[in-house]
Amino acid sequence: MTQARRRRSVRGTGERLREEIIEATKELLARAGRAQDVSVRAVAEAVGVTTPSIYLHFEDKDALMEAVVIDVFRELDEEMIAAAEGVTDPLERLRSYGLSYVRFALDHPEHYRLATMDPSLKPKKQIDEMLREAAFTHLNAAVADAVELGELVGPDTLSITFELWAAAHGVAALLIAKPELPVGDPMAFADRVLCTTALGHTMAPPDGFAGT
Amino acid sequence: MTQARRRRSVRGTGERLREEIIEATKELLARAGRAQDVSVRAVAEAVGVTTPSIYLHFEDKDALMEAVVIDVFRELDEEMIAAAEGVTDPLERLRSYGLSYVRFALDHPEHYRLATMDPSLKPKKQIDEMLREAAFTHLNAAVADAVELGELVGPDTLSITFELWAAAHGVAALLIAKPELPVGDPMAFADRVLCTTALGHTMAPPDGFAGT
DNA sequence: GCGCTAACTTACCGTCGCTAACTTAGCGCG
DNA sequence: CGCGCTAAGTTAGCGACGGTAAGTTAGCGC
Repeated sequence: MTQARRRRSVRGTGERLREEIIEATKELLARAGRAQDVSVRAVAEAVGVTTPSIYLHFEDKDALMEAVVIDVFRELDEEMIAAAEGVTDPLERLRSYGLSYVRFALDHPEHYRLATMDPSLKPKKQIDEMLREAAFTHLNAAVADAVELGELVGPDTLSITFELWAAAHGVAALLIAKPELPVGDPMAFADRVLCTTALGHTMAPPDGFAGT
Repeated sequence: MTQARRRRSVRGTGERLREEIIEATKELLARAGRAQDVSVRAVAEAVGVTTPSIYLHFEDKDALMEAVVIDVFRELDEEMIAAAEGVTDPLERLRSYGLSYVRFALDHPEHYRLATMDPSLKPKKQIDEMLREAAFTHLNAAVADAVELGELVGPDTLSITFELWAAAHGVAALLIAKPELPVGDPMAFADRVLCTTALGHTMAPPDGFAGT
């Protein structure tokens, strides 16, 4: 009944199956909504293989999900780079980054949720390295450019980047968690929040306003 | 071995066990980190009862978690109200609300994550009603006060409230997901983001800045 | 053509969420 | 008082899950 219809990979090409497993997991995840509803058995069947074969490529289910997360971050980074391509003004670059970030989250809510909100992935360093070397680095670079041009002011570059990131993540997470919220057009809402946050950094705060 | 040590509740007091179950679930959740690692069997053992007894009070595990979420929101609301007690200036009220919101999230990360980021709770209306009738309503009222006094400006009150909520949620979610992030003191970071967002609403945006 | 091992499979374990069917304690009522 | 009714549990067990041990097979090296 559930016989594997897949032909055995030729000698050196075990990696091929690994990628197919990740892809199938992402697809099932998009349909199921949460990782716990994607069973290793279902993934195995989707790629035409028996369950234990999954464990030849991933230590356990969490490791499989971690691989999915890394793939999702790679995809997110690609889209952010594509969105900011040709945009030279630092503030406009930041806007492009932020909007494409939120759009990605809304387009792939289950993937974004797994990647940024799932507690499964606590002490996984790979992921943080991934983040630091990709999307985050680009964001931080754009902030640094804007600071250098005097378009943004703040205590230090990194702080501004974190704050912008928090704003973008807040919008994404809120819209994913409560899609029925009457915010009007989600992307317009995102734009307002991002611009408000950036606007708050185009001048020094009045004395006694922000916590010191 | 695993014999129930609990005495049967007297006739009308089945509700008592229900509350104990919720409390035990919250405790186990705080330790385990994620809902899928809290088994119904473990909850049952924690309250000194056999597994099927749980299902006398909750339709299934998701319903149990939903009850936990409602309890968490109730707790959050209590703390926010307590934090803003005696603060009369609308902007300072908002600040108190926001900071206590973030502090609650950081104090009970697993509870906050379940309540605001878990996909289990999609079509549950009770929760949204809960939110609308408690914390959110208070937040929105404070924003309305600030708008009326001219301390905040914006397209409409509700939009500002959503934006502030997104900012607070962004900070909370980011700090929970990446506690090792070098943001310095977390609450100071939260204060900066919240104040920046509010600051961005203390004046009308320059033409062509925010998306229209 | 033959051994070695990569790339699987079959068979199975303990645990999970959940249910059916039975038991028992205590209140209402004659 | 005692007896039936039902709330508040229990015991037993199903199917699906994550994961493992041990066997099988295909193809490259020699």
